[in-house]
Amino acid sequence: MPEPAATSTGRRSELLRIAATLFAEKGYTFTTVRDIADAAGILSGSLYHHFDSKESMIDEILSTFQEELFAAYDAVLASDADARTKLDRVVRLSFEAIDQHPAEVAIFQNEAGHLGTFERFGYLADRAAQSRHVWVTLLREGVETGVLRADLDIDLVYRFIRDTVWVAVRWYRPGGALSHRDVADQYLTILLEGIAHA
Amino acid sequence: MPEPAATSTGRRSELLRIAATLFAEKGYTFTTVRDIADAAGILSGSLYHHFDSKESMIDEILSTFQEELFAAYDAVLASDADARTKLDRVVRLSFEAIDQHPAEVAIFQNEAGHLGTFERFGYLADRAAQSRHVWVTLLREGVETGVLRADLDIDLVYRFIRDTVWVAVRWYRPGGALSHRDVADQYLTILLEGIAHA
DNA sequence: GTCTATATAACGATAGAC
DNA sequence: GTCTATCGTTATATAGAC
Repeated sequence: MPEPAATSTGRRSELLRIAATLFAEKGYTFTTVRDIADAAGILSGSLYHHFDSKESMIDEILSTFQEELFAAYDAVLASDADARTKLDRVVRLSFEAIDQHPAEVAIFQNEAGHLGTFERFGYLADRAAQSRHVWVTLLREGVETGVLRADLDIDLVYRFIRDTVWVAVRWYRPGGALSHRDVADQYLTILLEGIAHA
Repeated sequence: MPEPAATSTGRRSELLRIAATLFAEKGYTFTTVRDIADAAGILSGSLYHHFDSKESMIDEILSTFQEELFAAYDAVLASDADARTKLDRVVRLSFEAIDQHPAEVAIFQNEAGHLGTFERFGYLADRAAQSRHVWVTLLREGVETGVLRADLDIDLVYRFIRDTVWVAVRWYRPGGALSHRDVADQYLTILLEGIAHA
């Protein structure tokens, strides 16, 4: 019987880490429970001592990651910095998440689309709405306080920022030549000032 | 036996259109040959009169689309306009492709990653290199002629442009409130001038 | 906590009648 | 060009021994 996340989290989280790496590399559907068991050095049937199903594994991977991510978002939103500073922090926070949890971000990017069609993963849509609220609030505040230009469609800007930040997980490699801070620096420059010569 | 693309393209391309819509909506692996056959009003076995395999279907969908897209890219590159104008045209061309071939773009975005691991789809990597060449050439030319700022990493800018343009297929809806020209306008403004108040 | 063995279901694909 | 019928494979998941 699967343990509640309290006891023996060592083995449990190790198996989830292995599964997350495989889900990110090969995709959820192309990763079999045998693949996960092989990578863990056990047989496929033994996995069901720890988890109800393969679906439970990706569920726990995504919900755990999102809980952590949105707690960090909330902390930034709750701070009393100005809009541009908070926008800066949220962007940096996102690239930091890609750096520290690349598998989880990749899984979310690749699988959230169709997982969202199942009731069990309804929280993904809730989180998406929550994410939109974070960005749109900051963008509106920026326009109102005059630090951001007012002639752009806020919702369209939000989608561009969101997509461009998270899609970076496709090419960003932790420990590579570019740190997540380098990427955030360049991205914020492009986003705020543009690539045209002033 | 499957027909070479010469004769009776009516039925063949209709079946491919049906398959492309399903591949885009549900994902390639989540679309069964029975799904495709059902949508076409025939039985699954009958599909194999037209195509060797399910893989052949996505292969033909992707290769046909890319051939058309890159022919359009080449035409822009071959023109004698300045770098900024060509950059403008390539961006608009891409959003137009999303508008006119949303299923094909979505399939490429969602499936190219793992399909690329098979020999049969090696041309996807070739096209990716070709795409990079198009953008990087224009960006370099823009920096050299002084219309683009010189303090950014060209390769990083390329990836941001590429990703942000194509990922728009996730939310853009042909026939919706925003036309592909509206989206291109706003995107080019953000990309070139930034969202900060001047 | 892991292994052995297997149930059950769904999938891609095939052969031949019509 | 489509249908009938089904094969062979692979996947998730289960039951019980150890």
